[in-house]
Amino acid sequence: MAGDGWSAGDGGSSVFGDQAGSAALLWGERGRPSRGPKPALSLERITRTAIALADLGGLGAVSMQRVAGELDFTKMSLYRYVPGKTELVALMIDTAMGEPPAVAPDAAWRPALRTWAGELSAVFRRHPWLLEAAVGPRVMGPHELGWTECALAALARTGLSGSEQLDTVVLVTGHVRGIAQITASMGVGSARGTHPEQVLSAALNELLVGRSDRFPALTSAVAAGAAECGRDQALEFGLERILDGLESLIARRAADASPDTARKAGTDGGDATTT
Amino acid sequence: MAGDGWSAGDGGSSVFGDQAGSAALLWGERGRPSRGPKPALSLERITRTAIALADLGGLGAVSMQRVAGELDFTKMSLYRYVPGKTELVALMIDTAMGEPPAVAPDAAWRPALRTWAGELSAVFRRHPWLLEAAVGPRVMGPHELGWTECALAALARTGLSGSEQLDTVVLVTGHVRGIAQITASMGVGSARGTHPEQVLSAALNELLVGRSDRFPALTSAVAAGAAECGRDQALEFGLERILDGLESLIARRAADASPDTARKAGTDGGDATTT
DNA sequence: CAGAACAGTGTCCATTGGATACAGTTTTCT
DNA sequence: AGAAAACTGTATCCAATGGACACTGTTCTG
Repeated sequence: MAGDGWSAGDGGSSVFGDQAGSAALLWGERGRPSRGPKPALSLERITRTAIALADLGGLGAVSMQRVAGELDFTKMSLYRYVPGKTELVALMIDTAMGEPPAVAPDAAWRPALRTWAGELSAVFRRHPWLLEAAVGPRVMGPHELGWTECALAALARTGLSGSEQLDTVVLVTGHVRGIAQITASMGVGSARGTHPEQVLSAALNELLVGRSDRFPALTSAVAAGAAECGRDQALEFGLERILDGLESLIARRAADASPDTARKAGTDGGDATTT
Repeated sequence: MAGDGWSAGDGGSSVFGDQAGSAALLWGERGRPSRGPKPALSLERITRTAIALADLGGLGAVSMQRVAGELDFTKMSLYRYVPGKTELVALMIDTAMGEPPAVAPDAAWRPALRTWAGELSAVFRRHPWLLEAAVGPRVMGPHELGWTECALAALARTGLSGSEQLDTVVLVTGHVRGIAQITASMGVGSARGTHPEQVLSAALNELLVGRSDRFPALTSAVAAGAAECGRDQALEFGLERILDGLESLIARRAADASPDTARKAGTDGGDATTT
């Protein structure tokens, strides 16, 4: 009854209703009980194997049988370490995220946030299955929370309010994810290996041929943009726009706070947003 | 052999390798052959039923058996209309997206893009399963392409290049998706019904209790931001930042093109981005 | 040393997406 | 009219999935 080892320690009045198992695995102490035979497997080994499988064949290639087979064990033996596949995926996510990048505490917020976004993008490029795995309601693990912490630390001295800082992290994350989404979409298919944006243009062109009257703006945009396209151009473009918008807001805030030092925080204190 | 009805009409030299079936279903003419009994089902009915199931119980609640059972048919009868579940999901996506919002051709780009983002957000709120369904490589349907077209039309006269316009659409879409992601994450769980951001704060607080030394920036940001938080505040905040950044770029472009009319396109021609 | 706590396995089950073969219906061709 | 072809819906079968449960064997503690 109470010895399943997965239930949370407290009485259960947690906001994580069904996901207490994930929370316990992600955050709990995993002290091995000192009775019975030593486990031949480990959570780390299982998780790493599952991640390796997902890196190769996507999240669909991760099944209990395959993970167990890769380790020369039976499927059910995994359930001694993990209460279910959902929890295994949660572990995979947090392990694959890895340690957040170290930021110098005195670094300026803009380059810090830029490298943060770049590192996050690299993580998504290394583990494209994170895009399909980290959707829907789930419990954040220590690494995932660490990434958020890292970005918030960069924004601590910007004058933004707490919720604005959180919203900023959400904004940048959403952009990086969106780009990773498209990049992953182009990494498969018949034209694997060519420049990704060319594949996108090719796919769009194939759809647009004979339909340019229905999609005139798309047609002209694709035609005009097909010439110059680099790999991470979309990521850079969006990121610069976001950072520009943030800088404008931060400068405005600084100007409101102390008008005499308005030109110090940002390069420009203009009222760029006359909504 | 050649009469399966799902293969593309042409020889098959398409960039959609495995997804020719989706492309044919999404874009092809679905003229009914005039031999044999009339179909008792229709693609539209199947798709609508599947969407209704997904709206209620998520994408996981959509199985061929359930859809067929809902229609009082056998599972295999659906395969007369849809080559596989992948294609059914593709149809669900494009149907759920619906018609893009109509924009006046002479509307200013900023309000147009803002309402576009709001409508997109509403779609994601109506069909949260779109977030998990529309990941990974897939074929865009006419409605999805129509949404892109709609946004590009708003950006046509901004002076942005074709790829910049496309990158802008990707940027805004990524933000809206990111917000919808978080909103959907909070729509479930034990505290369903309360204000979503309060649930997020509660979950974060539960994780942060006793660990504020490990996540100082997060702790203070959550503490400072817990007071004032509205429903769509995160969406609005990020959107305004993006639009600010875009406005800055557009104004700079206009200034470069014709310095005398610099103050016309944007409110400010300052060099806000000294990368 | 005896029993409790533990690890790994074998077996079973419901459900999933899908292939295939078949019976019944409707239209077209001879 | 009659026959063959094309089409619809169904029944049956299959591999793979996540997971429950009972079981054997191992190891540490009282």
